[in-house]
Amino acid sequence: MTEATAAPSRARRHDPDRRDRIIDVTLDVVAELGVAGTTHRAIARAADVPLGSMTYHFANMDELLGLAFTRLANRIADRFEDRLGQAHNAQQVRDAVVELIMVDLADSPAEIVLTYELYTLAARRPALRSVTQAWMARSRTALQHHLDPQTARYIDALMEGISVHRALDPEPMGISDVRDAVDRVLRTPPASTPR
Amino acid sequence: MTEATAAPSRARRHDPDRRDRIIDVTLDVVAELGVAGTTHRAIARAADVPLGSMTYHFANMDELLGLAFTRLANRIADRFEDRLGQAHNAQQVRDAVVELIMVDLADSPAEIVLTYELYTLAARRPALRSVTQAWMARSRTALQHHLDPQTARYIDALMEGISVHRALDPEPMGISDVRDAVDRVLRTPPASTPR
Amino acid sequence: MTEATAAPSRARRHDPDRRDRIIDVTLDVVAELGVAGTTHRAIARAADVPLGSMTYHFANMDELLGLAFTRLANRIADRFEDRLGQAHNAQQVRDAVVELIMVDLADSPAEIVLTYELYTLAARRPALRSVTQAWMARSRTALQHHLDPQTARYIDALMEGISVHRALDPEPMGISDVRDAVDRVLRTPPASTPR
Amino acid sequence: MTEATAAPSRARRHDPDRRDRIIDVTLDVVAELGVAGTTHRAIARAADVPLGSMTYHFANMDELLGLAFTRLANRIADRFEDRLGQAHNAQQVRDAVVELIMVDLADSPAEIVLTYELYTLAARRPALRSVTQAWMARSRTALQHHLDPQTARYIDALMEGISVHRALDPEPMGISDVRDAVDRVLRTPPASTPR
DNA sequence: AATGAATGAGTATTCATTCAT
DNA sequence: TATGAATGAATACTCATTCAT
Repeated sequence: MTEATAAPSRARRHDPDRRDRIIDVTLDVVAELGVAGTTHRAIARAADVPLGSMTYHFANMDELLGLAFTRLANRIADRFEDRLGQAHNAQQVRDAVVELIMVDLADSPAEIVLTYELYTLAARRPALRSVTQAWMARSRTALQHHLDPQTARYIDALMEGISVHRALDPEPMGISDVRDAVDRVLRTPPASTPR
Repeated sequence: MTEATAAPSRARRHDPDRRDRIIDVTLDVVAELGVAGTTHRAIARAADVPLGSMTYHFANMDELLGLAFTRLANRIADRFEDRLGQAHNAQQVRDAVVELIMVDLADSPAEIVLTYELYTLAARRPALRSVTQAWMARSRTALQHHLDPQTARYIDALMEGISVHRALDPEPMGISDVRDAVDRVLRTPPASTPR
Repeated sequence: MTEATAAPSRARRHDPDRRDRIIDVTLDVVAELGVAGTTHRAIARAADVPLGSMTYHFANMDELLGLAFTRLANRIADRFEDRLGQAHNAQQVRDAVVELIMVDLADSPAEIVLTYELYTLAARRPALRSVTQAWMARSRTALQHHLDPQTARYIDALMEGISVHRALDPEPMGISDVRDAVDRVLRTPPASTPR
Repeated sequence: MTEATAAPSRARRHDPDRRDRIIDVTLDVVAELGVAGTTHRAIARAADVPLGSMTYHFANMDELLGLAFTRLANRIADRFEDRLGQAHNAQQVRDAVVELIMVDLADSPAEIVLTYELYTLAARRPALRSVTQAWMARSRTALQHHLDPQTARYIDALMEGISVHRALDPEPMGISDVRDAVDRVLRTPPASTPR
C-alpha cells in the first residue's frame, strides 16, 4: 500500500529529483528536436511534469539549456578521462583515442549532434562558452598525461574533425583509417607490413 | 523626370536582383542572429524589402535557408578549390592547406559559426544534408588532385577539427603548430632543425 | 451583394481604422476593468479583432496605453478649452468652471476613474508623465486666458480636488457648494443674499 | 547554545510580529512596484519570509491589500488629526493646513503615489471604498473642529487638488501660493501688503 | 503550525503564412 | 506583380493558490 505503485502521470505531488530528471530529459529532447525545436512544453511532456514545473525549477530556458549542456560536456569528458586513464603505454593511448572516436562518440550519433548544437548555441551565449572551454581544457589535460602539449592539441583537433565528418559522411571512415590518421599525428612510423 | 533617381528604401519598383539579394542577406542575418533568431521579418528589414516580398519569392523559410546555405557552401568550396588549384608541388599543397585554415576560415569567424549552424540544421533537415555532402565531396576531390584518397580524408578532417577548435579556444593554435600538424598527417618528416 | 452586410465578427480582412478603433476601445476596457485588468485579450474581444491584431498594430501594451491615455487627456482638454472659450466675462468664467466640475467630469464617472488610472500609471512610466504634463499645461493656459496665473493654478487645483472627492464621497458636494468654493478662490465677494 | 542567536534570514522560528511586518512591507512594495506589480513573491522576499507564509497569514491578496491600505489611511489621518489638534486659533489652523500640504504629504512622495493606488483600487473593490470613506470622514471631522462644514469640505478638496498637482507638476506650487489659496477658501482677506 | 514544492490558468508577445487590394 | 494588413497557433514566462510533508 505504501509501496508507491508508480503513479501514472496524474497527481505526482511528491517527486524529489524532479529537477534532476528534467535536466536529463532536456538533453534527450534537444537531441531529438534540436535546440530550435526544444520548448518548455516538449520537455515537460517528455519528463511527465506539468508545464508550470519548468519555470518553477529553472528561471528560464537558457538556464536549463546551460545546465543540460554542462551535464553533457561532463559526461563526455568523464568517459574521455576514463578511457585514457586506463592506457599505460603508447600503444594503449593510441587505441584509447581510436576507441573514443569509433565507439564512444560514434555509437551515439545523438551526442555528435548535441555537440554541434552546443557549439552553435555557445557562439551566441557567452554563458555557454565557459562550458565548451572547460570541456576542451579537461580533454586536453587528459591527453597531456600521455602526450606532449602540441601532440595533445593535434590529436584533440583530429578527433573533433574525424567525428564530425563521420557524422556527415554517407561513407564514414573505417577503423583502420582512423588508426592510420591517429598514428600519423602521433608520428608513429607506419607499420612495416601495412594492411 | 519621374524616372526616380535611386529611390531611398521606399517604393522600390523594379528591383531585378532582389531575390538574389535576399539570399545573401539571409546569410548575414543567420550569422548575426543564428538560425533560431532568423525570421522573415529580420531578413526583410536587413534587405530593405517589404515583408510580403519574402514569401512571394520563396515558398517558405526552409527553401530560403536551403538556398542561402548552398551559396555559403559553394562560396567556401570555391575558395578551397582556388587556393589548392594554385599549388603545384607538395610544399605548395601543404602551404595552401595551412592558409585555408589560418586565413580563409579564421578571418571570417562568421563563416565558422555559419558552418556550425549548417551542420546543426542539416542534422534534422534531409534537404540540407545534400548540401553538406556536396560540399564535402568538392573539398575532398580538390584535395585528391594532390593527395592519395586516404591522406585527403585525413587532411580534410584535420582542417575541420583545427578550425573548430581555433574558434572555441581562447588561445588558438598558432601557424607553426598548424603547419606541424598538417606535416604530420602528410607524413612529411619533421624539419631537421626542429622548432 | 457587394453591399458589405456588416460582417458578423468572422472574416474581417479589410478593416481600415481598426487601429484607431482599438485605441478607443482600450479606454473603455480600462474604464471597466482598470489598467490592472486590461489585457490584450480583453481589448481584442471588446474591439472584435483577433488577438494577433493587437501586437501587430502596437508594439506592446505600454505603447497602446500611452496612445489611449493621450487620447483621453486630449479629449478632456478639448472640452475644457471649448467650455472656457465660450466665456466672455467673469460671471461666465465662473459658470464654466462650475459646469466643468459638475457636468463634464461628473457625468462620466468613468473619466474620473480613468484619470486616476493615468496618474497611477504615470507615477511609474516616465513616458506617460509627458501626457499628464501636457494636459495640465493646456488646462492652465485655457484658464489663464481669463485669470491671472496664480488664480488659474488655484482654480485648477480646486477643480481637481472637488472632482476627486465628488467621486469618492457617498454624499457629493452639490452645485451651490461648488459655486461657493469657486467664488472663494476667485475672491468673488459672497452674494449679499446667499442661499 | 543551540538557542540560535538571531538567525540570519534562514529558519526564522518564533517570529511573533511577522504578520504585522508583512502588512507594513506590503505598503513598501506597493509604493515601489505599484499594486499591479505587487505579488506574494515580491512581498515575501521583501519581508524575508517564506512564500507559504503569505497565504498562511492572509486568505488572499485582496485581504492583505485591504489591511495595508487601511493602515496607510490611518497613518495619514493620525498625522492630520495631530497637526490640526495643535491649532488653537484661525491663524494656526491655516498654518496647519498649509503644513499638511507642504510637509506631510510632499515629503513622502511615496505616500501620494500610494494614495493614487488606493483610489484606483477602491474604484473597483467595494471593500476598499469603506477605507477611503472612513479616511475622508476623519479628515473632515478634524477640520470641522475648527471650521464650518462647508469650509471644511472646500479646504479638504483644495488640499487634495494641490497635493496631486504638486506631485504631477514639474514646477510645483510654492508655500506662499499654497498659503494664498488656502486663505481664499477660508475667506481670509488678503494681507494689506500683498506679496 | 509552517513551509516549499507543485500546478494550471492566464499573460504578453512572436511569427510564418495568407490574402484582399 | 507586389504588398502590407491580417491572423491564429505557438512560445516563454508569471503567479495565486493548493497541499503533502
